[in-house]
Amino acid sequence: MAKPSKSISPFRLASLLRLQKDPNLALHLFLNPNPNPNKPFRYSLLSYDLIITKLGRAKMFDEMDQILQQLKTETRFNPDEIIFCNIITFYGRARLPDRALRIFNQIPSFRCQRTIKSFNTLLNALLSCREFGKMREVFVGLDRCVAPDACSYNVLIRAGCLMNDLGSAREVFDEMQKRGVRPDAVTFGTLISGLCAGGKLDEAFKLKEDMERGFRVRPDGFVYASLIKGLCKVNDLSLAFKLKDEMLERRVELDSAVFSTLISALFKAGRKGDVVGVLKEMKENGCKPDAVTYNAMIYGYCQEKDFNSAFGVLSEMEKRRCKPDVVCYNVIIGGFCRVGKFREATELFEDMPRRKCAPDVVTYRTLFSGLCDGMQFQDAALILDEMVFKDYSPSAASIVKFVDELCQAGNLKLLLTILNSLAKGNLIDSVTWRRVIPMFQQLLIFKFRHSVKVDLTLHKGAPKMAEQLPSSASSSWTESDFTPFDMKLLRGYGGFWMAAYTGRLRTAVSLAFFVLLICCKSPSSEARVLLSKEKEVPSMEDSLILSALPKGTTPRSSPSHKGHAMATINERLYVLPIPHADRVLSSVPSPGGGH
DNA sequence: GTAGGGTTAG
Repeated sequence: MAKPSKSISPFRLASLLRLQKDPNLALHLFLNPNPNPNKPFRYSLLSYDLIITKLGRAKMFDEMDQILQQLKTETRFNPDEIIFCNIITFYGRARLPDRALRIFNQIPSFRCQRTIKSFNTLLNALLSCREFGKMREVFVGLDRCVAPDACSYNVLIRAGCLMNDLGSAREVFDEMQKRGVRPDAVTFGTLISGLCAGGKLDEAFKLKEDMERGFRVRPDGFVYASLIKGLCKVNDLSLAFKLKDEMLERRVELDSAVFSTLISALFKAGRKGDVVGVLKEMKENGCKPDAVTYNAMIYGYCQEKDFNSAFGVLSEMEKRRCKPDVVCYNVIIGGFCRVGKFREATELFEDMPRRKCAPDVVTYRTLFSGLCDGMQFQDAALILDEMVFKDYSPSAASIVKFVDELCQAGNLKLLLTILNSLAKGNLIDSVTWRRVIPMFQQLLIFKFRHSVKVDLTLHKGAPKMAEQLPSSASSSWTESDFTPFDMKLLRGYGGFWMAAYTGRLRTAVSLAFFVLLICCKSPSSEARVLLSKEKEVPSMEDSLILSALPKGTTPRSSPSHKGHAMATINERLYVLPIPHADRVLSSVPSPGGGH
């Protein structure tokens, strides 16, 4: 007879959670710890910690929130601040600054005291999101309650470095000293790395001197690695190697970062023969090559088109139990693309899931721009659609190149396909629009006439504009294409009013082109598209139309612009209604009134 | 697991 299944202990749940790699299964385990749902389960804090970390790493934020709500009601223990620090970091990595701020503000409601640690974690998460303005706000707020520590300033210094504003990084450095906070090794490591990245090697070395002599802080591996990289960048390998020797002499712990930099530099200098020596020295110093080290070699071989050796390194990694990471595949895929081996590149890309490595945004960008460069348009279009679906965006340059090539080849069909893909991700900027507009002008004039013809019949006494247009459509759009009545209809108050009815236009894409066409042709005017109330506008079309706006334009919240999106074209502001019929109708211009 | 370095694309 089967025993009635027994409830597991809280301790057992924690160890099961620890072992479960799949976050979904872990969640299921957490939610169903015992067979009797009526019997409340006494979760341990450790179980909460484990499940939250797993869900956060997997970016399963809604599920994580659900667990947090449950944690809030537990009164048997008070969660540690570190749990919240982790959550804030997850949101930072996922570029969700508002959620990071929200959980930070909620910490006290979990019966947990906030300290400078969660403040700093929040600062750093906002930095990951490049929310410099919000960082300032948080820092000012922090300053009022708690004294910022070295870590707080270090995050600000890093922000300055990332903004390429070494001046402000220096200012923060001075400010922290004024406030009596001692700079530490991280402070100097951050500043020196920023200086090296900015090519200011002399200043970087001067700062290394200062940190030792003036501040009595010992340079660590981070400082050395930055300096060595800086030297390699200017091809001063002999000094780079001397610095490495200085580390050995001064017993600064040598790690794989330093060796990886040197190996990469040797390949770039055409001295791959010397790499063996470096690997030997690594071994002698008890330093194991990691993925970065191997990747530096793979990159070197790919640059030489020696794919056999590159794959040799790959199998060496597997033999040494060093799991090839996404960079490894990106490097090889990029190498294949550069030499026109598109089939090999695509095959490796498609093999990545089997090799248990998820392609990232760089993988897609590499393959996409590689295929574009190699004129593999059909395949590029497929990759593009897939990447947009994954919420990744290609580089602006490769979009422009792709569009240009398709225009030149007169491949309208594929052009429309990829514009649709791009529109799904709101990835069409004004540069792209300008490129494609000439392509579609002919088509547009036709569609425009068609729609206006029907449209104007709704107005009493409207002349049939389409019939008065020359039958061979001109490629440029001028006022002479319109009759006086049309002009009266089209002209607003110093603006350019246009009434078009979505129902008459075949696709939202052509409508979007149409709007942009008017904007570009009469940059001094305001373009407005009005949509009919009777016709339901499908949401896909809404998004297509909105995506036609140059990137970065967001609907304003002020009442006068409610329901409108702002667009800037040729440095002028245009107001375009968001096409939801009910809102739009109320904004039909009336003669004599308006804006 | 509060903060900094090293490999890839553009």
